[in-house]
Amino acid sequence: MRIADVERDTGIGKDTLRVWERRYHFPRPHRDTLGDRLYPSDQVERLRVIRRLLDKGMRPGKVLSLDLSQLHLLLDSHTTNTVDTGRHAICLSLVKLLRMHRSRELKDSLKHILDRDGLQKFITDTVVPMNSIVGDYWIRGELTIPEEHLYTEQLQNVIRHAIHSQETDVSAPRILFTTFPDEEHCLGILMVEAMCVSEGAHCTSLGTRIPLTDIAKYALDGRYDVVAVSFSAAYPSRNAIRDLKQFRELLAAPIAIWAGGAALNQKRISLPNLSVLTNIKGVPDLVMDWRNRYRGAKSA
Amino acid sequence: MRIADVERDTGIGKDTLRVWERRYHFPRPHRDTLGDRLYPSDQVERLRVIRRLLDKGMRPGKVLSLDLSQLHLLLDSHTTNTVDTGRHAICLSLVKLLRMHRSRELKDSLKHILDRDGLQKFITDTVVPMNSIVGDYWIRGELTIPEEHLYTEQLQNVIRHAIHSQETDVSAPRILFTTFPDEEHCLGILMVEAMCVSEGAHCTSLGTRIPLTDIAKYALDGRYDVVAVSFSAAYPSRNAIRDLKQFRELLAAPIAIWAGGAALNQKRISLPNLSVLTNIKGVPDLVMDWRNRYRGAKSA
DNA sequence: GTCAATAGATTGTCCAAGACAAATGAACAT
DNA sequence: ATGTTCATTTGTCTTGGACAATCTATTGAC
Repeated sequence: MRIADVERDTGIGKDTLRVWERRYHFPRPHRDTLGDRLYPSDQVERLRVIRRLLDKGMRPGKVLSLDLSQLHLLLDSHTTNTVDTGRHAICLSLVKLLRMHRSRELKDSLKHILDRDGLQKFITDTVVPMNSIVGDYWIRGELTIPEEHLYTEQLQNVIRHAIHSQETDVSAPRILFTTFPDEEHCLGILMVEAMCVSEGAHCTSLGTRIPLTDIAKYALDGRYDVVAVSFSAAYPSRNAIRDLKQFRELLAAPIAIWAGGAALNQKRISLPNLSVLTNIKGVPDLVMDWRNRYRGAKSA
Repeated sequence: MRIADVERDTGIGKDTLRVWERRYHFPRPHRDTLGDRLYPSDQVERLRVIRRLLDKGMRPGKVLSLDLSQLHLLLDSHTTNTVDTGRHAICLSLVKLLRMHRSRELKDSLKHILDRDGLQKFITDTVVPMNSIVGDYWIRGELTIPEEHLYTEQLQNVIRHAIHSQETDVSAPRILFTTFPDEEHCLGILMVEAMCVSEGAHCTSLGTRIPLTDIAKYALDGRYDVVAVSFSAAYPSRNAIRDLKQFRELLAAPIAIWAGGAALNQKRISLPNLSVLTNIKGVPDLVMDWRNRYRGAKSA
């Protein structure tokens, strides 16, 4: 594997890979006849695990010297200890379907639960715990790339289907959903959109990776009331805060910003007209708050 | 703008940006107090246009010396000259909605056309021409990033909704949809999936950017009959051919490969059990062919 | 003991200039 | 038209050095 492939697969930049080699003597790629680095697959695997630990907040100096078994020991200590409720059992069985590649049954089960619970309950009680289970497996390397992607795809299908079927309500806020340029995960923002659509909000999604200036301009032009953005666990929280600050300066003050996602958990950021969501269950309240505050203002 | 931001926004690598500066004296970024490059926004804009021309097959030596007006002249000559049929007029009006940011009306119109025409006709007669119109605007820089993303999002919603509602048929092939690691556009493969679902095929999508070995392993484990991959215009066709060759060696011979997309137009690749699609209308025939060939074999 | 400031170590990103293979285009021969 | 050869173009990789931003540990004041 060439250095560019490793960069793509692990998300670790070429410069970083080279400087790690110089400083920590890992990775130690072979060389081809030209002196170019060739990474064997076991080192790439180890790099993938390291990447996940760094996302969890570990420091390179600590983890780069560890071998694979020590890394896995560390991973175990970082697994979320979820309580084993009845709900949790259902989610586990869904993840089991995923790992057995039974895509049809998985899809049908998701569909069934959605129909039974309704969109909001489906998100909060099924998707959220399932996400954390999948996240744990993923961190521990017990999920392959196709499995992880299949999960995302299936959920996208179900959620987009549901969003598409909802009706909107004129007295509700106009909300713009998107992510910042370094965030490529779409599931988080899709979940928030689903919650808001259920509240009757007028929702528009731009998908992922939009430059800050473009978001601001679009929100202003479209007279949106709120811009909602999400940050996955892979987004370094210091960057999230920096980017939110910059965005708040770019975006006209009366437009609210709603921010959420794993990168912001237990973070408190005080910026004008910014709400940080620590739990997706808080979304309906936010919409309700908005309604109470602006009902008169908008009809006037 | 720092060099890393330019890389993200234009898709041109840091090394390439530096070597262009050395060789062609463009771009010519300012420097901060440390000597780091700072790209002004007009140069980034010019780079974006250049990138699109390179995707169309132009060579750097030719285009890097041109100024913005000359670049636009070149772009005009690369616009597809579509005939102005009645169908085309409808697509134009949809794109107009997109450019006016009327997301609600756009969504409703798409929904309406889909309901009227059915999924296959919707794809071939509306989505395909709309794609080429959007592509033209995009190439010429007359579409902003949010507009382009909104387009993708809305279509995804509509198409995923439709795919989700279809039933499958046991006598049809099991098809796996995905893209190679360097291809991040999902609309193409989604369109193919839509065509196949309409034919009753058992479809599973892994989304974009899956390593070749993972695709091969997943397809084998799941006993898929076909792996379908798509290549957008941004995928250099030489790479597409190279990657397809490598993939054909990785994937067990009895599993067919269906490949398509702008990068393969007018290319002929002969590999065992590989079909290159030049037009999405050919998809139903492929499924039909498969049925005729394997009907007996599978039930036996 | 708790908190804040300071000093020191860690870490990612950028720079420069050179090198080379793979792809391309042009000139030529079949 | 089609294939072959040769020069040019072009992207990607190399090394080693540099520095700001962040994190950590120590010190000192309360």
